[in-house]
Amino acid sequence: MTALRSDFLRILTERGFIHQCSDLEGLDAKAAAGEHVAYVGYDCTAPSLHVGHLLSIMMLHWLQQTGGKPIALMGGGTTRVGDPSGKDEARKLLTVEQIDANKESIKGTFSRFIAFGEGATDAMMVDNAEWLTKLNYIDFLRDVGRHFSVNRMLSFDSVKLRLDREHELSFLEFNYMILQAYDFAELAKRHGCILQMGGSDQWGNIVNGIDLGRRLGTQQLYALTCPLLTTSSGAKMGKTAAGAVWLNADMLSPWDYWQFWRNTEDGDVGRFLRLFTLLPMDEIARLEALQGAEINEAKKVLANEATALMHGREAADEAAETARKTFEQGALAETLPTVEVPPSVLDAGIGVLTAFGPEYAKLLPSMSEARRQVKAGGLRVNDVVVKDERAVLREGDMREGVIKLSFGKKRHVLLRPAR
RNA sequence: GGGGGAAUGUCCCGAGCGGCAAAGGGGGCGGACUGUAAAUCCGCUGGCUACGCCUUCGUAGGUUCGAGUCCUACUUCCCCCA
Repeated sequence: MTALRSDFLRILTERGFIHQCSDLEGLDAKAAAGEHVAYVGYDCTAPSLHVGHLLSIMMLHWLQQTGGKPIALMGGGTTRVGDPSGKDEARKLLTVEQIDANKESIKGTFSRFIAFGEGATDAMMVDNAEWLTKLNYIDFLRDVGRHFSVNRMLSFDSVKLRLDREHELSFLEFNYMILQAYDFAELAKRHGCILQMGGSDQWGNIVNGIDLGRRLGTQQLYALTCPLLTTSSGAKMGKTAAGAVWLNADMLSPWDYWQFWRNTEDGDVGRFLRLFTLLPMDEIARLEALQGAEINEAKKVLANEATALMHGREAADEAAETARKTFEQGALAETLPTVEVPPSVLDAGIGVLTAFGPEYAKLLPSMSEARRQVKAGGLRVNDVVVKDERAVLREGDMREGVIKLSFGKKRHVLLRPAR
């Protein structure tokens, strides 16, 4: 392979974004000529995107930085169908209202990473509901459906997985790839979009779009996928104890987001710095070279940079400071997550289990779980291990106006009397 | 159309002579060791007004003192014959 000429592909390559490309050289030529309008599609299945989506968002970012025009496609239409890729069961159908609400909630994420506007390289956001909901079934079958071979569709992983595992695949879902392919062709026609990017699980869907484009007479289209995020120990990335690592601050606080990055495994630090921060490569190389416990410094940089990108520098600094006090000084950081309690409750005394449970601190999902954790020695009040599950917390337990509840080593909540 | 088999703890895989809150994994969580890492070892892994009570084995009934386990019907999936 010859050296890449475009900044776009060179950066993506050196930072580790590229998993597969339909025609690297062809795309390189287009990008070098500044003709790279590209899109990534996002389904509106939840009120927020999560770290898994971040990879493709970063690709849009670099695309714009290198003179390309990014398009964020909201799947207002396709979400009504449901993508079967990588799932062994059909997702519950969302109502149109839910989808719209999710879409609104997701939109804000992008402005952190790409600049929207009317200019040639300004990003734009479109919703495929715009064209998909207007399709006429018979016309669509004749114009688009005839280009799809069922024989071939059956060979795609997303479909094969279901068939092999003897799971149901509804006709509705079976159509998803056709709609996604149609999206690509449509964006090519409307906006001169020549490239679709996405996770490696989207490869089949994207390639279908390229084929359809060719048959419908668009210009040559390209596919570019990024690797699926896993940790170096092989686990699927993007889960914390609390669930998915959401990008919206109201779904996952900047503090928890910072902690997620801080807890990166050693073996992932360099890779994540390249993927999820904008730091220059030589700086990353320096951080990556740190050995042993020093690598914690690199993890802090990763957490700071990633959090600053998503939630702003201020939120990142605050999280870093809270972490420093809590973990390095063992001091009480007032900025830890806080739960307010009516003073009357404290006057009467509150059971430890209740305090930790779903009603207050929400550190544990049930009383039974809280009880178990007491037995396991996993709960602490003001850094003292809870030994008696019937212990009661009162005003007298407050230190500096709060009661510090800890679950395990890493999760802390401050109980503060409401005024 | 006929015959045979399967569905188990709402994370997954999977055992289960009629006494079962249900073996064993994986995953997850906690503890120890560390560096807020990995690996390793130990413990836990349905809920509650908790030495007891409640809800769980595809769905709905039935037999029985008692059913995941037996019977009937239904649903979905797989295999064989036509």
